[in-house]
Amino acid sequence: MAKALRTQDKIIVAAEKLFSEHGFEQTSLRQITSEAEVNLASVNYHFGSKKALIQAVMARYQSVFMPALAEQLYQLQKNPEQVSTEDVLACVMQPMIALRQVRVDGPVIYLRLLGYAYSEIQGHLRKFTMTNYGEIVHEFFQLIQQANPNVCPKTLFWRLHFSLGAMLFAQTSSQALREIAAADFGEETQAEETLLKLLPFVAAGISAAEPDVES
Amino acid sequence: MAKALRTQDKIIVAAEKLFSEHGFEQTSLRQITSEAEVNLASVNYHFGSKKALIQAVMARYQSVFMPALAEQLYQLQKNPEQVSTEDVLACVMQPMIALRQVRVDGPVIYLRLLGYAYSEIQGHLRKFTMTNYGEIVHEFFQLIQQANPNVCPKTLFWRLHFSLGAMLFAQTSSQALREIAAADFGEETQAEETLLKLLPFVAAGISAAEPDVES
DNA sequence: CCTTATTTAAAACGACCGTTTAATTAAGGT
DNA sequence: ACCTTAATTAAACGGTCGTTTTAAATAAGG
Repeated sequence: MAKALRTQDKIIVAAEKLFSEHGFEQTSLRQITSEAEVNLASVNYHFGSKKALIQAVMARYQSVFMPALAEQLYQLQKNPEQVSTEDVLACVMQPMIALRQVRVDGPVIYLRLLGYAYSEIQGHLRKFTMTNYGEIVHEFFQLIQQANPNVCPKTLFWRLHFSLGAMLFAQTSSQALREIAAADFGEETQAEETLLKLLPFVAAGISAAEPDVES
Repeated sequence: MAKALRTQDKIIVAAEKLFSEHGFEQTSLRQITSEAEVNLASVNYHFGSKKALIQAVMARYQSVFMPALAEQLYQLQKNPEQVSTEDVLACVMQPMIALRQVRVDGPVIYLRLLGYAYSEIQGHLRKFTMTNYGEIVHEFFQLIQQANPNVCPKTLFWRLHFSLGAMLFAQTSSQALREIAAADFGEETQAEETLLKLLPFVAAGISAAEPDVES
């Protein structure tokens, strides 16, 4: 028989699913506890508050993703002369796939959670990420700079956030967009295919030549 | 003396400000009517519902932006042999600036509203836009296809939405990002400069060569 | 077996939401 | 002046939210 999940785990599993589908603020504790088939009060008993539950959900993915990303960046830094933008971006793929060990659909869940986290609680997640994994983010940025020595750091800063926006937007509205795409082009697009389509777009945008400015 | 605004206009002005700052669902009618210094019930009296108020706010900008965009696209279509992706994208700049006639900070307001509209009520705004201005959107898409004959339409569909995500994300979190950028790079970045930085990024991403796929 | 601590269950709390009602005031036409 | 229509006001309604409280069930230990 399948292993019986403890109440905390049932809550986490249900919360991840509903948060990723409808966002944090649009998901009520009653929806979560109903989906998990546990009592409403058990969320506050086990996690203290809804906010703490959100952080617990996010931390579970970050604690897997970020160390995996650090390892990929470390491997890339071994021969730092010949790194391309695509190489650096590709470093996020394996950590994404590693999220399957958290949950079979972990990659999709995590990306959607990220999207909602950024669009809803804006600064909170960034602060959380930077205080816990700021070093890894810094390394990533340094490698991107190294791969694009002819683009000034300030421009790269903005282009990385443009890329983040493209990814998060595509994921949070991926279901609606995939439906539209299916209606317009007949064939269906898988969620993973969306990520694969994103990489060349982002790589080209980051490495684009800077327009001449009269100064 | 300044012209006295009617109740409807006071509601619209307050709603635009609060919607663009906190999103649609996070802004209550009580906040709006308090900011506008009108009675709570007047929203439902003049607009019928909160949903109708949201549509009225969006329609006010779309009715200025979309015809202006149509005019720009029409001008571009006069010599359709030599259109570049940058040319097509540049068509959105003048209509953006035209939004100053709606409100001095109209361009920023509209972009933020767009961002929240897409991330919150997802399908609703798209349906509204397509039924009213579907022809203009279609022309825009056709010109993008024309400028990129070697990229398949499905890929272009996704890349346009990636671009939309990059733009909307940059705008909704532009204030926080500009503060971070100022702290990291010393100099400040203006909101308009953000849009200018976006264009080459998006243009390069849209026109990027498609990776080879084994089929 | 009884006592104690832990976990679950159900109900209620206070707050805020969008909306509606009913009463009052202002405005416009004849 | 009057009457009719429009606009504004204050109050309340039904509903959902996160959280807390209260009581019951369960588990553990001597």
